Amino acid sequence: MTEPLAPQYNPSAIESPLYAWWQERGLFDPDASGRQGEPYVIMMPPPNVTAVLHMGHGLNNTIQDVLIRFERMRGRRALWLPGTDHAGIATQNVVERLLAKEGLTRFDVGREAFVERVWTFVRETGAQIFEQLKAIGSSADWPRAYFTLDEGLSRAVRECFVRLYEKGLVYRGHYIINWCPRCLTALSNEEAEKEEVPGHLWHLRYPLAEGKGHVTVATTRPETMLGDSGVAVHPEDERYRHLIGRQLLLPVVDRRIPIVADAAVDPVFGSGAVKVTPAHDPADFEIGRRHGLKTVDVMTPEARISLAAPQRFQGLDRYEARRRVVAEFEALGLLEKVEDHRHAVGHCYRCETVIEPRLSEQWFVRMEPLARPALARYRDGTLQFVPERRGEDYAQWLEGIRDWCISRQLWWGHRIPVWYCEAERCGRASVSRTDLEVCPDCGGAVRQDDDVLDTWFSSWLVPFSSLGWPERTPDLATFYPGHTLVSSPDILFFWVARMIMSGLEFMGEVPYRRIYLHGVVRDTQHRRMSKSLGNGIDPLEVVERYGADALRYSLISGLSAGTDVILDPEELESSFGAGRNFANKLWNAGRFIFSNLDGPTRPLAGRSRTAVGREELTLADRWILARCDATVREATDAYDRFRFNDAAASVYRFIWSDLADWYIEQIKPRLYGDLPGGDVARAVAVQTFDVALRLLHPVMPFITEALWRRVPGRPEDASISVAPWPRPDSRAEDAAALREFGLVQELVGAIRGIRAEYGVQPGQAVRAVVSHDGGAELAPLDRERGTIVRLAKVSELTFGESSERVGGHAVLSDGTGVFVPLDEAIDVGRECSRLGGEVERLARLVESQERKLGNHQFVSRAPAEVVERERQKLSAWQEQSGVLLQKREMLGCG
RNA sequence: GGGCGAAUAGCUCAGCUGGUUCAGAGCGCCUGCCUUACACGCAGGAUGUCGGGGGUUCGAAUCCCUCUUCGCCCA
Repeated sequence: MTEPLAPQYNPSAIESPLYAWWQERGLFDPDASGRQGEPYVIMMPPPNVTAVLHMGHGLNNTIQDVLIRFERMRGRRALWLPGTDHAGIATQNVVERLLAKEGLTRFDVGREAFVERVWTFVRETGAQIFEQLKAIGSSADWPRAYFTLDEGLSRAVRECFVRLYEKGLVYRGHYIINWCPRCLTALSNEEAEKEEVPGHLWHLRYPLAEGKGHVTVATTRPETMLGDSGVAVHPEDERYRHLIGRQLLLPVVDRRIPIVADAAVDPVFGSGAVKVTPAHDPADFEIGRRHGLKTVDVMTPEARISLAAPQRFQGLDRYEARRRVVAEFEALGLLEKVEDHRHAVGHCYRCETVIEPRLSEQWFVRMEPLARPALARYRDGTLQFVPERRGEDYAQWLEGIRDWCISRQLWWGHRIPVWYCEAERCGRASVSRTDLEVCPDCGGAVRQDDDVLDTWFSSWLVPFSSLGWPERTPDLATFYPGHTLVSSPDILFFWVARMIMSGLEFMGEVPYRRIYLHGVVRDTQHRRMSKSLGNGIDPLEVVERYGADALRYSLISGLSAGTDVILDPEELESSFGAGRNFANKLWNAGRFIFSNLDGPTRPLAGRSRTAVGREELTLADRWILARCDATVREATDAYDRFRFNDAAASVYRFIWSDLADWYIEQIKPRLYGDLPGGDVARAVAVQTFDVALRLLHPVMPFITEALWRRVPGRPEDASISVAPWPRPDSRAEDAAALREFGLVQELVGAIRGIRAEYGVQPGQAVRAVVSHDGGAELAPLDRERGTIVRLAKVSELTFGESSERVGGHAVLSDGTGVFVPLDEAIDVGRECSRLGGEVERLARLVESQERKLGNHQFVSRAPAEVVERERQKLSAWQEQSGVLLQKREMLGCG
């Protein structure tokens, strides 16, 4: 690694060899035994086993990697545990689509062959996302990676099911669940995503069975009337009180149904009377149960009309049935009116098909007992959400928790560990940790439940199942509980909250305390990036074109806690160019520094005889060391507080503005031997560059490693990824250096400004005269005259008054005057108006400041140091203004 | 219907406990430069009624109320 560096940083040449080197060395694979520091654990949200990396993964994993690298460098035994999720519905869908290309369905091939087929698919294509995560630099512990269908994790699922069953927290029941007619399975409430859609409210008249009159009901799903078995009104509703107990004749179906009174009815909605369809609506189911109404299931699993409906509707799709029902009501003169109506409709979170509420027998988890402690750990401050407000979402969900439907009518997943006795007399259901061959009661043949468990029923266990639970492994002892969870808010309920519940239930402790919920990656129209919209950005394409570090930098710097990240898929350059430019800048700063070294540099501290003494440091050295120290503090604090964009900005500013723009420029004469002290400059440059690399490493791991390893004297096997995190150094703090070098910068800027204003050619040197009434602050400027002369292209820098008058004038913040004689080039009128503008600006400041300080309320009420600061501001402005007025006079401005 | 968030330069966004980061950064734009680390660069520059209105305060981009627009979550 000693060959000369290319003038342009080429990430693709460097990234994958470095990653391979990290992996060979096992730098990301902590030991459960041993005593290398306090553990720090992050559980990676397991991507679907068939997933392909998208920007959401990119963002999520970059954040985790930043954290894990930061803590690893701080000496923690950092475990970032990756895994893949078998993702029941999603994976099954993928393989079913493959089958469909061969004209087959899963039913054609049969369960066993189908599952084998999925396994083959998963083995072939699965976990490719791990390779993609490596490409973006993720420093996860790959040897420990798990798959939720691994034997150990499957055992954990069974253990969990059995334990909850034994506690009475798992039960089987006949309820209305969310049914996806396309996936042909039950879903949990969370998996039925509510989406507001425009619809209609149909007002239908149901005539009384005896006598005249009718009751009007309003519905958004008229087709369900085929399954109506009653109409309910509020018991207090005067409009209907006299009708309670009477019968209606359900039109179209010609079924007699009763009018019942139920307090659940909202008298204000619609007509105040609701049709009751117990087999197709959860609220109606409850009403029906309270009043003993029949359940008439009029739909097939595919959401077609079933044999329970009149023959002419049978087999119709639900929406066709809806049209027909409405048409018949209209024909009968029983359609009172149709209103536009927006309402939230559940959609399958995997295929977006509209959910059909359906009555069926499923397995459930009783959640309230699990939710209570999970809520308590939030209320007592154990759990800390970033951003904080997300905690309230968590709490609200737990407070309104509903039971969790965990059975899925799928073939891909953990089969429910329940065996039903086939003997007629017995029929017992046995829940077991081990597979059963015979009924434990009667010895009869048993049949395992056909269904599998919700995928989240395995992923809610991963904080401990991935570490070996229910075995008591060393990993489990060392790495549970973990520390931080990084996730997107859309799986807060699915996964994050449930992990907390399971952690408390099975391990007695929350799996992590800090929960960082980041935003969503969107396009410039603020639309979520998605394959179907075609507005996605492929992270690997970005890696290829800009480098992984540029991708990561862009994501991190565009991120503030909990807000979405907007990227432009049309203009990759505008999103990622800045990251690439920064990497290139860093590369070239390193290239410059290294090319000017001839070996290891002198240490800056310590007892070595070669150590650089304090007295050897120039103002610029002290300044950059002070800036470096300030950056260490800022960046460390920002990482600590999950303010990654601030951390990145802080290091960016230090590297680009301080180190590259000023310090490197300042030390050139020393490096080139034109001035003594080259060894000190080299030592300071290397030291501050080294610190900057380490501070940046969590965000840009590749380039920082590549450069850090080239520092002369570095052991061949040293890696920045385990280098110690920079510590604040109180000896480097130096307010005087910051102020004095700041003046040097201001002076250079002032002269450059005048040059640009009057179009002085870049090659043309100018004279400059600097004056200050007191004279005290001129000393540092004098000492840095070489710097000023070089950076502002000055031929002659003098201090004092000038006999000349015509030229460019400026004043520094401390009142130091600057004069650049430019007799030929200058336009006196223009200079007068330029200075006039400045004078006016200062006059406005002075005026408002005088008003502020003239206000007794301010002076007496504001803290003394604020008042003092304001006084100083005033006098500085007054002084600047005075200097400028003088200059105008000298120029003879009107 | 209930809850939450956002609105600051052309774009994407910082601005944390009201006062020295107070009006900022990056990108874009304009001018001039191939100045021996970097043109993915250097130097200089322009751009804002801090969404509208009201209030609290000596002082508001920042706190409170209200309205408007957009987004998210829950029923």
